[in-house]
Amino acid sequence: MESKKRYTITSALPYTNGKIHIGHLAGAYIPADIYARFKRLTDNDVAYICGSDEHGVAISIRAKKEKKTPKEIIDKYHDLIKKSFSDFGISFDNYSRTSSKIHHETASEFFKFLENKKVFEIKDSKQLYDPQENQFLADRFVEGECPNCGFEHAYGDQCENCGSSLSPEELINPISKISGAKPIEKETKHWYLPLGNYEEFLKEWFLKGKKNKAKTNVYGQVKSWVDQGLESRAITRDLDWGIPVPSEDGKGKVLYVWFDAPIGYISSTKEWAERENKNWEPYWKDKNTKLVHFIGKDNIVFHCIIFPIILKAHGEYILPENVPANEFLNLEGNKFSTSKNWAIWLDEFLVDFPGMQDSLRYTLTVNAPETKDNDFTWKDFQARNNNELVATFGNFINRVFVLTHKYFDGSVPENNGLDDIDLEVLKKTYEYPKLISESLDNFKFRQAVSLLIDLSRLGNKYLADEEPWKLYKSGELERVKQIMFVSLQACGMLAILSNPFLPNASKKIKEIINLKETKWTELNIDNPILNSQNKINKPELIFRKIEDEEIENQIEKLKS
RNA sequence: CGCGGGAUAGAGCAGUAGGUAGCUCGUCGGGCUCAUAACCCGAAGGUCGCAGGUUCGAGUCCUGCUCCCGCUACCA
Repeated sequence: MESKKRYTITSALPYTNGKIHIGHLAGAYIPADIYARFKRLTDNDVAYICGSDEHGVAISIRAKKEKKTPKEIIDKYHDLIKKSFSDFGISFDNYSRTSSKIHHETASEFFKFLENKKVFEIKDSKQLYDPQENQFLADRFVEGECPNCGFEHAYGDQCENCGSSLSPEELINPISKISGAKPIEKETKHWYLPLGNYEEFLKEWFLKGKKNKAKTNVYGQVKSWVDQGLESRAITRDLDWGIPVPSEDGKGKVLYVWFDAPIGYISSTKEWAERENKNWEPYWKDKNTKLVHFIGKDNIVFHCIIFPIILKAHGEYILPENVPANEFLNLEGNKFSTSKNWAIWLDEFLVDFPGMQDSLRYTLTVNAPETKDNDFTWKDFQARNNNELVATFGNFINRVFVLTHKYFDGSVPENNGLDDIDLEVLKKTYEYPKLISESLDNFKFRQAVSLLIDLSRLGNKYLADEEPWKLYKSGELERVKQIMFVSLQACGMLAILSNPFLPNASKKIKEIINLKETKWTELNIDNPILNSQNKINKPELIFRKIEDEEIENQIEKLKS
């Protein structure tokens, strides 16, 4: 076993202008939570960090539309999102928000530090401006006729009809999507991060250093960006909602949301450390700390190029060890869509399936979009739950507990030596912590969770092969003791190993068998998980079956 | 347009360094009856997106092409 290490684990900061649906959960939160739990259980020092991303033009526009203040919008969604994560057992050590004081301070200081180091370029440019709303317009908030194909609703950056990329000035008869007014050109000043200066750094650190570590989708994306050459990127915006640019000339400007958001990981860590009376710095500055970002594929560029450059430019910070980005999850063959309400919202799921968080966690893990986009279907959810969690995993545990009660009144039987077959099963059982650890260390979550189910298959087969119920009837009690002893160890192992994936089930099983939280590193085949000290309580079911009718209702609900 | 990812039995996925195609579910047949009618065994089912090429041999390497997805939107 490796010695204790420090991990800073992050999940993408959710944007607070909407609720959380299962696509979000599958992409960046469940894998990160599994990883964080796993690292804690293997005796590491873990800070699992996240928070709400509450700035940006989308929120200020939404607020305007709903005639609310941005603060009202973010407060509403921050609370909803935070509760959803907590309901699903996402075990953040800290969940902060970018509107917090500590984040504003951290981001401002970061900016000032980089400005003093003369990292930024400051340039004047002309941008489209909405005279009615008195604000500058992001490319996508300008609409007009495409100069190439004549399509009337082309965006400022691209025509969706012919696919050509545009700049806002090219549009014929442009209008502001916010007010409908005709935009005018206006001069403005912005700070730029000169990404091009860091190409050599990226080649060395990422393209060379992460070649065998990064997932192919991540590596390919970064390589393609670097190969094409990197251009300076504006990191300030003319907006009134966000972190004010801490500079003389920065009046009326805020930090670009993508500059401030990743720094949110740092400020959230600070907030946590303050509360826990710890020093936050080793989590971000100690070379031995492993920083791992969990994100969806849309964020690859920010986490593998822009944020590392910001950290590198600063100089004192460590760089991500890995960024295991997931692809996207679709729902019943179509993309998630907020406006079409094509989504499964976490709060609504819990109303319809109370207490069944683990079933969803399981399905989203075993069917995670690890290498390509995947599809979530209600039928698959039902099948996974019924076949794998209920019939295989839950059933194995239940039959062992029931037999233990029937034959030994709930106590773990003593045995005088084990047969070869028993030893073989026991040995295999104790191989699972290593197998699952290896999968998780390689970010293969689907494989890891499948191994867990495999262990219960092993147990089911063992029972079917040995048939203790027959032996009991024919009076071979010593043999029955051996079989039940081994089966119970397998149950204990399932309880311990299921923690990262199925935290509620794990807890429930541990309660039944009176087992305390056990570190994976403490497991030892010569020191059984369960012995005659462990009384098995009256068994209760860990998972319940999902009926066809419930699934039909959900599909109906989705389509309405 | 360009760049990146994907395309393997009815469905969902594995296939490590090129060497007789695997897993789960579903289907069919059998066994068991401790168990949430659950569990276990066996069988059927694939020209590995298409077309070329390298090789004694390619799902695995090379070239070209097709389709899906992202880089670009209320979105992960």
